[in-house]
Amino acid sequence: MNPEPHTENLIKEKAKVLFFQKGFLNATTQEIADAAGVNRALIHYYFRSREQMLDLLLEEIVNEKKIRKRAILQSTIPFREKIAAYIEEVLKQGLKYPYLENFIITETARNPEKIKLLCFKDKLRSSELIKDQLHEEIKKKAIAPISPEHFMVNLSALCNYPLLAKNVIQHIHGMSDTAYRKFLTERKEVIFNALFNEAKTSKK
Amino acid sequence: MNPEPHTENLIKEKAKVLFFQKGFLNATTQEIADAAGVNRALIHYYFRSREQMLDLLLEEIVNEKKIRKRAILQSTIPFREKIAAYIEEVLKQGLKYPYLENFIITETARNPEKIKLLCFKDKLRSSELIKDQLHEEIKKKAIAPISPEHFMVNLSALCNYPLLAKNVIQHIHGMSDTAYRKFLTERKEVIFNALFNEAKTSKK
Amino acid sequence: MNPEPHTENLIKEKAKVLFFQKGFLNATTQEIADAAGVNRALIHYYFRSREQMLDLLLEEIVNEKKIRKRAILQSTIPFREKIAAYIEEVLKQGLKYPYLENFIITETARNPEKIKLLCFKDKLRSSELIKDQLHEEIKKKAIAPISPEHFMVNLSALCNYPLLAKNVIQHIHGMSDTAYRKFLTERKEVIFNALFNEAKTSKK
Amino acid sequence: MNPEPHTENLIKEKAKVLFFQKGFLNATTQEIADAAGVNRALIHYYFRSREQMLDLLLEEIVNEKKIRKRAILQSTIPFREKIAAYIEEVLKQGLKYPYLENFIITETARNPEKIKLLCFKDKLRSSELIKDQLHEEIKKKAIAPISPEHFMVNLSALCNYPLLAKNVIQHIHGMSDTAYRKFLTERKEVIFNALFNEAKTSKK
DNA sequence: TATGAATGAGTGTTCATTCAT
DNA sequence: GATGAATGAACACTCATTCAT
Repeated sequence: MNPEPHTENLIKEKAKVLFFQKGFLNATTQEIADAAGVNRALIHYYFRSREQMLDLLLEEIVNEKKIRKRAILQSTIPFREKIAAYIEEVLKQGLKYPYLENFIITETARNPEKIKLLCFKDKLRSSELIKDQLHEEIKKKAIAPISPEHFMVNLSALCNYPLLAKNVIQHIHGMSDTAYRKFLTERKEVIFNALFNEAKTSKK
Repeated sequence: MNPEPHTENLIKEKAKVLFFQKGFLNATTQEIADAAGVNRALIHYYFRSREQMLDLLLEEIVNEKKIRKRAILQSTIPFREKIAAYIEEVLKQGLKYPYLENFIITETARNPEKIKLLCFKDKLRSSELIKDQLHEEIKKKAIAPISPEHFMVNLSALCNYPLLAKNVIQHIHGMSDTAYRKFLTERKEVIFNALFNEAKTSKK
Repeated sequence: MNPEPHTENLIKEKAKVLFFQKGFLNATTQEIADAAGVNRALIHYYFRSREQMLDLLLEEIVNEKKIRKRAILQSTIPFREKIAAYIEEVLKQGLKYPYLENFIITETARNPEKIKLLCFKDKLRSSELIKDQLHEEIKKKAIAPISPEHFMVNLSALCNYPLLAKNVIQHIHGMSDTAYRKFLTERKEVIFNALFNEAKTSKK
Repeated sequence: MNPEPHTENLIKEKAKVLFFQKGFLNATTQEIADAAGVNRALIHYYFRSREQMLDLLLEEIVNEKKIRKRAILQSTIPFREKIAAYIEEVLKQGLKYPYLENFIITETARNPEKIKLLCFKDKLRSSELIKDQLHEEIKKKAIAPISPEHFMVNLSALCNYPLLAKNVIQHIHGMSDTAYRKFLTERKEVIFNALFNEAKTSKK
């Protein structure tokens, strides 16, 4: 009826919301079908099995995220602007599907081989992409010495952890929902400062 | 370790390993029983239900971790030494049960009210405990301006994320197991530098 | 009988036989499924749980029985004919599901509140329905003084007990199956006589 | 310690209460042990298995009841006095263990052969014991013609059913607990009248 | 494309029973 | 006698999956 596979996409979108946005890691095929307003058996009609659907969803999301992030890292803008843009992108993506990282961590704990499915065709590592520019900064003493791996892990950690640990952070620091949202908006600058050791100047 | 309730503790230890060390979030009562070499029904004999056992395990671990971390934050040593000790403690704990945070995140996604069980009796927040000393440092311009909440979240993120995302990091950056271990040993200094913006001097 | 929901009704009928005809009070979902020739999980597909199925079966049977019995008591025929018809109906129903009373007794022993489910919408008690006619008979000295409650309980007892206690009666009085059946056919008159104190005349 | 097997009897008494007085047909060994304040394993120490304990309890109770009832039927007092005494005895026994009949019915439905255990050594049936006296009464036209079997079944039904169906009767006829107790006290006379068709005279 | 019906494998849980002490 | 620990068998129930329509 619809030119594009309407129902198939509907199921995929609803499943993504349940899995990666609401964090219902064990969402049932029935729950997904209910969310999409379709019959449970349709999920198998389109995706063969729950697991294959999951793999497909993960691949789609991870790939889409990676493309955008890679585009930023491979652009020719100055390093600091590049990292700032990168932080913004990671935070934006993280806000859409905050539980994605959590999901991947859990999935790969049981099936370590699955990680290959998620990151295939990765000829260039992100740490490779920033290596030269980072070295340059370090040589200019514009940034403290750090390996590209540690730099990228710091970046990922500072961006993703606050999204992952939303409930824990809110509870521990007694934040309301609005306080948490405000907290997130401040993070872009906080993360940049933590990475570049120069909060004083960036404040003004 | 405890001489008396041998089997009960055995089950608890094996379950902790499965849940929080190996990250088998959905570990079956059968899997736990197998790991402990006992009958499945014994789990219910000692803990009534899988869920009650889980709650007990979480409470035990979270409490133990919290006590040690709090002791460090409440000690009277200078701020930087305190934070260095804190980082070391968090990393040490994280190495023992790397998936604990992941577990809590997933559990609280489905049952947001459960978070209260995990953090009960929390009169003093960690951010409160460092508030004054952090202010002092900022006033001395020894550290860039930052709120205690952001400071603590940065700290948690930089410590916990690399443990949580072990598989992802190893794969993305092409680290072998030994390379990953080496990477972790370097992090104490990396994290300290990221928090205190002074890598240059600390390197020499 | 119902053409459409074939399997659902099949399960219900087989379950009724097991529970109320054969007296297998603890009939397993597996036994019910076997009797119906279907998979055990289908019982949950149609009825959610064993208990909900049971409640449904009880409500159906009790309601159906009550409607027919009430129709007789509310009809305008003379009292003795009415009671005779009532006895016949109770015996007929009892023969179909002899263990129904036993089942209700056992169930309500554990869950006294369940009795409300079984007798809902009971605006008029059976004892109320015969009250006036019984009084009339007593005034005419056609029957010995007795309260409507005792009269109805006598009636229920004399009808139901021999069905309930089938095995006990057969064994105590050494009845074969055919002897027991013959015994039951005689009871309609025996009960009527016991209620109306006039065996002599009714015999001839 | 105790000259009589104190604990063994304690368990038996508590089990009888649960099974035959409270009607907990499926009472667990744990529930019985709890009621007796002893360890669950003791039940097997004394009785080998739950089923053997049950058989023992049933045999004890049934035998004790039978002996007393038989003594009355075999005494040489006039028929009507004999039956009056018998009714009184059955009601007294029924009040102590109202669910006994219910229990036997349910048990023998699953295991019809068990009934032999309960009534063994029954050389003389109760119907045989009253046969001659009943015939005499009928010949004297003091009672309507009835077979000894029907007479005894009527008697059992009228005595036992109101005890068995306590909850149902209370609910159907809207009786409070005190109203039910009053109802039971009236039954001795009601039953006698129903059996002997002569309420008018017995009332005055 | 879509669905209701049906199923097998597995999950937590209960319970009577056994055994060493 | 008495008990805590341990177990196997069974139970209701769930869930992904299949199939006929």
